Amino acid sequence: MRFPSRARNSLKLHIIKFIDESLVFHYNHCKLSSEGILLVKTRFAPSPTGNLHIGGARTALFNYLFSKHKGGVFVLRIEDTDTERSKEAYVQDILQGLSWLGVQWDEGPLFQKERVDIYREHAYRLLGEGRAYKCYCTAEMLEEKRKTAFKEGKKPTYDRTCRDVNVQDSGKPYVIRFKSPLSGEVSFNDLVRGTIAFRCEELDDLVILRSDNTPTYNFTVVVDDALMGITHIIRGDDHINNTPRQILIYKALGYPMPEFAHVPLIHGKDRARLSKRHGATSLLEYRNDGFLPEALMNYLARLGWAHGNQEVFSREDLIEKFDLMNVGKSPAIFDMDKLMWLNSHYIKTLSEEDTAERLIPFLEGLGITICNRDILVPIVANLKERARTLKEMAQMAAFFFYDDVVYEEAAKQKFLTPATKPILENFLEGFKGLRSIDGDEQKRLIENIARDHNTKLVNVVQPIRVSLCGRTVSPGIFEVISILGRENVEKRLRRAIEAIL
RNA sequence: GGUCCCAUCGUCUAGUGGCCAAGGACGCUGGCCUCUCACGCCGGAAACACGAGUUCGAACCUCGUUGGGACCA
Repeated sequence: MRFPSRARNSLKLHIIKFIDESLVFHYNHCKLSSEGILLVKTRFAPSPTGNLHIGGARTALFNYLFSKHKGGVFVLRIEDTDTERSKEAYVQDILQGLSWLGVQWDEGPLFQKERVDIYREHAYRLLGEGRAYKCYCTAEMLEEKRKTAFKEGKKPTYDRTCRDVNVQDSGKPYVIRFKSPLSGEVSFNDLVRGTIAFRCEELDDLVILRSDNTPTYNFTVVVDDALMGITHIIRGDDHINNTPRQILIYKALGYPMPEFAHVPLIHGKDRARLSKRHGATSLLEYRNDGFLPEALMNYLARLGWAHGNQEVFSREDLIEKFDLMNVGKSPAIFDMDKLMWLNSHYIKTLSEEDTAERLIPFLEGLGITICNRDILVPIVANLKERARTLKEMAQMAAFFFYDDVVYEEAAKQKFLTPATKPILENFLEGFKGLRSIDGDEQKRLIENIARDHNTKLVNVVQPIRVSLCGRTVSPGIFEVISILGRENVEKRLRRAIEAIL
């Protein structure tokens, strides 16, 4: 990324004030505001070893909202160094899921696989500076050590055998281990939890480069976050325990420390972290189930975050109001009912034209070919108060498009009977004579028939409803008649009358 | 097992020492509306995990207990 030289100069001034000069190069590719102040930069860094699920999506959303709230930059980085488990299909799922949700990244997607040389360079730099060392312990030796430690009731951490011995490089395979301080304390100020401290004794010398020359997780994150100029690391609290090691690596590398914010994980009904067991499936399944991205974003944002008593937030609202200060500390349980409610709310609120447009793929998914697009908007107008998802709406709307209505068995048994036949016949007859099928005329007709048969309105309406819709549940009968149109109504009524034995 | 984190209605949460005999929302539930189903409207049940301490006063601060979770192994 390029910046005007003036901005770059003011950046240097700014940086030099706080950090030593050797770091200036590091920020040359970072984004600055017009005052030369370092802009907030956040990232979402999923590994493509599974689909993007609710939990990941929320972490991404928080990062996105925070950076946008601060006028900053949001980066998407794919952590695909685990070549065994990473799959291209998952990458696609993540990208599509975020795009659908409306979480737009400014930079990326960046792939770690393409950056392995950088991690190696950094590992060897630490080695050269004496901040890391080669360890020749074999897997068997480590296993042995672990066992004896376990027997002696000690913690099964690496015993630092190779830390201070100067082994002649014999061409044997080795890993590079980070030299962790032997005593002291690492603490950081978590933006959602406050100060968190770890004793260094708890931290062992972690491997940063494996014997096959591949870097390890805790190392690559730090290198990437530092080089990409990430200022705020917002991630799940399952990473809290990794943070002290990463802080140590930042320090050893001489890179400026970002802020950390650990947000609680989303749990399933059993109060355990969301996983495959919970059907922690792809976000795209919510799309396929007829949820609106607006609703899901709104719901996800409110899971673990609140702004007073407000429940409904547009994206703009969220960007304006989101802050880490108001993120809760305890894990939230995913509640489908509330998502449903929000979704139905958005279906009611969205413009009918917009919803109609979004409904089309769901109708097509039911095998319906839409010949007459003009009836889509009126259909939506009548269904938007009844359907909670687009999928439901399509199912409710299907009968409008079928020439041959399929009667639900129970509905037919109850309402298409010899007893209701005269009612239907009367209605058909009267209906044919109607000057207009809109407005009050049809209502008057139905009321008259009810009076003639000395019965309640409902007893006239339900047989008609089943004749036209095939079931006992539908939008208002007058609306159904209007949408169907004269010809269809008559056709369906005749067919229903014939169906009565 | 070790380390770390967390704790307000069933669920999401408001609450940052007096405005809280705890508010909102989803869900549940009683009623109204009504051509079915919904929507909408009005009402209801429902929570500060427990125990000490600090304080004139604690959901809010401190400590402990219990419970849950995460990470590492």
